[in-house]
Amino acid sequence: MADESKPRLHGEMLSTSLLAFLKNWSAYGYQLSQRLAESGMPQFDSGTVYRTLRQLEKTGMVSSFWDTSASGPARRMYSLTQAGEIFLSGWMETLANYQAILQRALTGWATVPPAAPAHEPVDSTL
Amino acid sequence: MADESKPRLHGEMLSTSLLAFLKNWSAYGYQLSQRLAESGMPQFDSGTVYRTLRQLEKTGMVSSFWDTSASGPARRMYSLTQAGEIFLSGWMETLANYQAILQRALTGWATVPPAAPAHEPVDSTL
DNA sequence: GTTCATATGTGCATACTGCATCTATCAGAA
DNA sequence: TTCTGATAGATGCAGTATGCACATATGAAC
Repeated sequence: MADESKPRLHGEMLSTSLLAFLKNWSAYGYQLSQRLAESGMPQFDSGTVYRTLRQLEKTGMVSSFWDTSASGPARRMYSLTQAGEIFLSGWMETLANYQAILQRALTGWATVPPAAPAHEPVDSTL
Repeated sequence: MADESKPRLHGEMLSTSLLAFLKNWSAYGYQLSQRLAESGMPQFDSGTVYRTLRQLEKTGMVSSFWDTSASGPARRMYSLTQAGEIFLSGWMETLANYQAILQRALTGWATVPPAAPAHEPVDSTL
């Protein structure tokens, strides 16, 4: 919470967006970075994007190779792995659950909330 | 990404959940911590919950006072401030936008994505 | 040969977080 | 009375994450 007035999304949003982009689209960091900027999400630093991609590779969510086929600087092409796909679908569940909790809290019970939770936790992590 | 196999949600999810819980429900940390545990979200460390609440207070999203009226240890009672409410509604927009982007990426365009973003970024930060 | 867009990265200072641990109050059991 | 357990809040530490600034390199256009 360095600055309370400027947008800043946390890593999970960045990494899951990257994974989602890679679902039907092998791409390299620069493309993904641009895609993020166009997507209507608050900006991420491109250095953070590159580091996050390397991190995702380290944890097996994506794989990459150096692409020197095109002209210009070499690109590191990323693809989603099966582990990445599995993680991503788990994340979508977690997200839906999270959103449901927020909705329930905002519109629901007047003062003291009811007891039973609606969903089980989803085991999903970066 | 300390451990890739265990659940761990980032701070924005924690802080926004806390804010949402406080929307119609003034509560203290211990209650909120329990509420989180019952909510079906992956567990947060209670120390992190307490620290996050203090942080939210520092940024003006919640206010608190020591409640010594009940028996037992004193409690720090938290309430949502107007700034917190405003932030929260902004966050809901950001969240919807984020989810839309994921959905579009997962179900959408075959290889190369279209150009126009669907939403403007929402200025929302913790 | 200088400049610009492309493409990827690192160093630093700061911030966040899980784990372990600490303090303290009070109820009820032994 | 003392002991235990639930309640209530907090901190120190080590590891990790992140924004900012900056570095490096290729190739096209001028």
